[in-house]
Amino acid sequence: MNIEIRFPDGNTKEFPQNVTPLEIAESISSGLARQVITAKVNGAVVDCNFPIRQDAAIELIKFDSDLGKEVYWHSTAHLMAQAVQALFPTVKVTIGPAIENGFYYDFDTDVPFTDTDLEKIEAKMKELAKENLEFTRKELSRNEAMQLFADMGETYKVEILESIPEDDVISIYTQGDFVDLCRGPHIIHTGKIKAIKLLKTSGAYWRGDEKNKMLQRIYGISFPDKKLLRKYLHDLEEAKKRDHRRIGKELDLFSISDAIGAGLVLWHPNGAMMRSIIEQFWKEQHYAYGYKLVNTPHIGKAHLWETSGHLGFYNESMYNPIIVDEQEYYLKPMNCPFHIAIYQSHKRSYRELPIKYAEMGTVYRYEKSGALHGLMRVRGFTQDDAHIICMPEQLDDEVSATLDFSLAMLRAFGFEHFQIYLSTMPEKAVGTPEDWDKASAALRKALEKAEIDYEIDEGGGAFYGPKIDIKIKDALNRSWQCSTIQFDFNLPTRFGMEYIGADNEPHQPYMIHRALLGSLERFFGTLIEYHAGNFPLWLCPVQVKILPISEKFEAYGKTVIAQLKKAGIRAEMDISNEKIGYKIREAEMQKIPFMFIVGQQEAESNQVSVRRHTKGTLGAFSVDHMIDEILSEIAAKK
RNA sequence: GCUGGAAUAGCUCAGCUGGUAGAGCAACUGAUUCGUAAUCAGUAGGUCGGAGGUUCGAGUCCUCUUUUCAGCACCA
Repeated sequence: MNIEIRFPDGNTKEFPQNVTPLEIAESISSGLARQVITAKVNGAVVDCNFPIRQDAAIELIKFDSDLGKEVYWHSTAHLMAQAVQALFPTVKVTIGPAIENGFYYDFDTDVPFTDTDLEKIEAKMKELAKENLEFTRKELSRNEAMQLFADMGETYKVEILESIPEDDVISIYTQGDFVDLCRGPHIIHTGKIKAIKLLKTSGAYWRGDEKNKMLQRIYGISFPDKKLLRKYLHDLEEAKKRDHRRIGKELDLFSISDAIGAGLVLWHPNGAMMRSIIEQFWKEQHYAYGYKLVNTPHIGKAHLWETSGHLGFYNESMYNPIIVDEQEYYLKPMNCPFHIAIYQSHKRSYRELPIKYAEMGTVYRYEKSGALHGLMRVRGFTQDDAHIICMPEQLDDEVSATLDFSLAMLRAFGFEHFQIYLSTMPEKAVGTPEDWDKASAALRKALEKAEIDYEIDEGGGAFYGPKIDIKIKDALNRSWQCSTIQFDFNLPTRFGMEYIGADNEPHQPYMIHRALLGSLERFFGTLIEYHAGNFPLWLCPVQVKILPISEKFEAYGKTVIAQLKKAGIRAEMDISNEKIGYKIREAEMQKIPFMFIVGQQEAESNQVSVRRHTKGTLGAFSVDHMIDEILSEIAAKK
């Protein structure tokens, strides 16, 4: 009996019943058969040797798709577990999923894996891969499975089994002598895994809970082609060159000194210049968007933080208090109570709302030592903070305007790719579920209106309200929170904020916290990695470097600098006793956008010989012409 | 905070199983005055992150500690 198989392009073809995706691939071409990893049959992902019983729509999946990679890497994780158990029989297996780039497997072992162990495991994996061990699926009853893994001493698998819902199908996959509880699907056999690299080991808590035992995790990656692995490793090396900590040092932008304290940033002149340009732009934009700038102190009395609830909720991440005149003062972890104090400095009319107070507020939070990371996670940082205090009926418009402002701000710095999250009510929260729904709806409406993709982070909101977060990835694909727009149910109540409405009665306003860049430190870090230090001209600390051919032309160089500076262009001259090639190399490595080479010819014709960073020589131009060019590029913020 | 690495000159790094610290670049000095990614020569620079300990002797071994890297957990 034949069945009809329908392909994604709409074509159909007859096959005998129980035909497998692999056989279908073979019927098309041997190349496809070699490449096929898994298949979707009527939308369900299955193994390649899955017998298709009736008419179905099929989609053959190769490594070049996300799904193909996932199955391929997940299978490699199984292979790794097999190798680990072959080498270390007492090690218990837990879970081993595919991740965005590769896979990991968590093992329970008393002796952590060393780098040498990793090499051995990798070698064993390659050996097992060559054996072309078939992945075979078997479905069995809960009790059978329990018995099987209990006999093997795989207690974690038993624990997982216990948490699988009643009516779920339980399946195991076997390759060689290795058995693993798994939903599947898998690749056809281990021989499909051609290139393997185990990348790193680390500790990881069982089920992601720090109260549980710490397991040993091994991360790895694999490819069906050695060339792909080489490319991956090369790209990884390239990405490391974009590391903001490395570029920060190379371009003399910032440092973090052991002598001063972990997580406390020193902005060097180059970095501080960029920061000042960012701040200036930020201020202009905020005035344009109807914000009022405020400034507030770095410390405040304990009572303030008791009222705000920070001492209750975040006590462990606040710095210890300073005692002044027998009063406790805390370094501020947030700016909100101060902004509220400004709001409450006199009675407010509904006619004043919305009020938007903005401040580059430097805050201090005691981050756990293991969390610190360059500029991305620090203990003292400046938030580009603002609080919007509005009437309930203004909420939708304000959230929407803030989201637009946020995206515009990030785009102004060249960012195009964001991950956007809407975080909803967590377990520990203030406010009623109805309030949460209402506020979440306002946030959602703004996202829909802006027509941008976002994900829901279920239960990821702050205790005081739902929020929209915009994250940016660093060079190594790690996400860092940038903008955040947070609704607050907590503070207006706690501080008893009010305004007098048109009805001449007091009402409680709504409050939104928002930061667009997030923290200046972190934003700077992502900016460095995003541009790999090749900043847009308007942000460059030094826009033009004058390179005299020899000391004899320094006098002419000075006249050029004077003209540039008069036009507001940041220019410096290299007066080192070096040859022009050396000066160019220095300027190139400093990633300075414009190099003006000046010698005999230029001095005589009142020109400069222009070289552009990474682009090379552009030719000789008059200084006036170059000033026009540079100013228009700066104005365009490109 | 947890697991596992690491810390040697301003920077990047070498220093075998314990025998008293080295290179390149940078800096400084001198020569050179040069045409698009490194001119030559010389000089100086380190209580080997810190504190204990073992040892005749510690950069090297042990303990504690600080910082840092990767990941986990956390992230108002």
